[in-house]
Amino acid sequence: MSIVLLARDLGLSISTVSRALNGYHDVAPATKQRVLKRAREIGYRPNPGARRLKSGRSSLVGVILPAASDGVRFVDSVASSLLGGVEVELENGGYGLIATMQTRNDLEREAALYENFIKGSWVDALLLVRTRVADPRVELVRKAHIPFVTYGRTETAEPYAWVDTDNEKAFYLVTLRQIEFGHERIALLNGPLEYNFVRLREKGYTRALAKHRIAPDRLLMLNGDLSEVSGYALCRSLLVSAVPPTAIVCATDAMAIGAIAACRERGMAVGREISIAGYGNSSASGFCDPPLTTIDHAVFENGRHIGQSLLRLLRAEAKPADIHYLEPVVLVPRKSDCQRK
Amino acid sequence: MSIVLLARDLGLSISTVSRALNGYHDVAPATKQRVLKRAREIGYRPNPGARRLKSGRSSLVGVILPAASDGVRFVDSVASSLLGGVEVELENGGYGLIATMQTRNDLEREAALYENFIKGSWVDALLLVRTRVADPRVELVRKAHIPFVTYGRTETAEPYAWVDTDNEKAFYLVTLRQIEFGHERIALLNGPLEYNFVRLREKGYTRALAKHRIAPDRLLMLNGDLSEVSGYALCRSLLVSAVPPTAIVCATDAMAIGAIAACRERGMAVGREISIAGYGNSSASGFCDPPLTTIDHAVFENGRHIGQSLLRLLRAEAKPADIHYLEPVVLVPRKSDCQRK
DNA sequence: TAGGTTATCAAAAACGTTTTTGTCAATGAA
DNA sequence: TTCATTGACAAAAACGTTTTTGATAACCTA
Repeated sequence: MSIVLLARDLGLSISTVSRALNGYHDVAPATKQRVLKRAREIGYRPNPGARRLKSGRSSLVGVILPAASDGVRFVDSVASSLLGGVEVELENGGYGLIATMQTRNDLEREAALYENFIKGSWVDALLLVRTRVADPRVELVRKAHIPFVTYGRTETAEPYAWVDTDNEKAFYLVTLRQIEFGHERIALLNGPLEYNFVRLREKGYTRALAKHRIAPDRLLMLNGDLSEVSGYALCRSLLVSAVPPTAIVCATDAMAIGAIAACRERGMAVGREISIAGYGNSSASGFCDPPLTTIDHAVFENGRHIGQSLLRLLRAEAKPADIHYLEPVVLVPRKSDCQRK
Repeated sequence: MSIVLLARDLGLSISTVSRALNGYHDVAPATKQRVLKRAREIGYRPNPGARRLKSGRSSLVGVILPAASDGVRFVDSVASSLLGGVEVELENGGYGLIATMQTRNDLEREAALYENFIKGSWVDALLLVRTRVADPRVELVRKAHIPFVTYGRTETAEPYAWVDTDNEKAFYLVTLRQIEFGHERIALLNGPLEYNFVRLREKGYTRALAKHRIAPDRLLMLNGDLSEVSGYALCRSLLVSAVPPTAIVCATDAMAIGAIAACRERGMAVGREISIAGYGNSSASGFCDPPLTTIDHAVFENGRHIGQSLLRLLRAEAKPADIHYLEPVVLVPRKSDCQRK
């Protein structure tokens, strides 16, 4: 019963105190200052539950962090930078960011989790990360009539607000670079096909090939789980094949590091005898041997865009259809890729 | 007004429905079943805000994820595995885990953030991660009379519930291994001194030296920010010094990878001419060149311990003083360290 | 001066739960 | 038969806010 205490202390009514605190205009400037001052002194904090209960607003944006494939890691460094950007922008707008975790990723439990989160009315808006090719969450959240922004696109009929990295361009660029190096047998070590960014990277890769009339070879397009282990295993299988690739582009720096290890194991000099490129410009990518040619995408910036978009949606300054932002990427040339021998 | 709708639908009073839902014993088994069934059909979910408002319980545990030193990354892979373990255990106990982010890490804002989080009564218990040597958060949270568990220890008068990895043992082991390899000039690339685990690692390092009557050399004990860049820079400065070390133990695998790059740059063969070890058994550590000797600590398991401890505290099955768990570590010998030349 | 505006504040209802306290009939013991 | 006990439900208060509706006095305007 905290606001009543504050009101009593001030000799004012609860309603006046509430209105003073919430910046209404029908309270005298002098009293408003008095209330604000006393509230600060007394350390008054409105109970968010009660506020939410009455007003329907919580000033909170939620995100459900999906479980990784191994069921252990919730947040990779990408999501973590992203959330940093989101948080920074939301804070400016007077909103907070809360996250909860998704332990398993079967569809029913996922749906239940989102339903709970929304119906529980914890948050005013939602951020959806790691979108799949056809992501059921988008429909689910739309039906709940709660503003949301996705990081990554998906296939859906209705318009929705999204922010994305230009995955296709990234792999167009990195593949093109290999072609310009004279490579023709270029392998793609990609992630799980269910994710939309995986499709887009594949698309960029094939578009680059097509531009130079190179027929895509299904045997050179492999899918793993984005980890070093996976990159190592897939690269190994490629190297022992009948006609091994002369260049390999990888969906993550981690995969590329695994691939480099596989090459080294077979005595192949990466960056001289075989060409390898990664994606993400991870902090490790500059320090492996050889330093990794990779793609830099401004994840933090992406997060800021998402934060701004959420604010615009929450303030009804924009409709979901208005919010489409594709973050450009830049290729970071280093020493792991090279002219075809 | 959801429970009243459900009650009306069933022809029962609100109170009976509520008591049926919450498993009280003064409701007939038949009616209880009827209520439960209908609630499921209708998709009824109690409003958490209202529940919290009335009962004072939210069935939620909170964690505030500290900003990284660069202000961008909130969650490293360690925290992320940890939260996985916590979540899994909490879920079994009927609790959820929510996280919010700390953008900046100045003390005042930190205190305000924690105050808000607690006073806002979002959560029934708290998890404190990345403890500092003398961590003001512990006192802060204790004063709020809310159960909490820390991941990592700190210096404080009163007993508190903690779960930690045996950092000291880890660095005792890894340093001892270098000594047994014949090294005497062993450098320590450590993290920021404010963190408790950094002190403990230093302690393990000096204890190993002391055991073999090697005087610790302050010039060989360097502190960075745990990143590859930092490892690279510090190692570089060591290598150009008058009497360079013959072995380097690093506070993270990332630092070790940076250090390896620095050695390579100067033409030194890591694992033959110079000995380097990391910490964390990161996914990359097995794939660098040479594969990194490192320390494996069961972060996920640690998370599970934390989850269990939180549940015991919440159920008043244990007092904070009863909860002290030190997770053992194991050394993973690989190829980056070697006999002294 | 009368009637309408405005500025400032207060009363009271609501939000959706949980919990305390009652009610009423059926049951049991004396 | 009578009175306490119990079993099953309901009424109503409370949690801490926000918001709608009122109230009062001071201020204009005609």
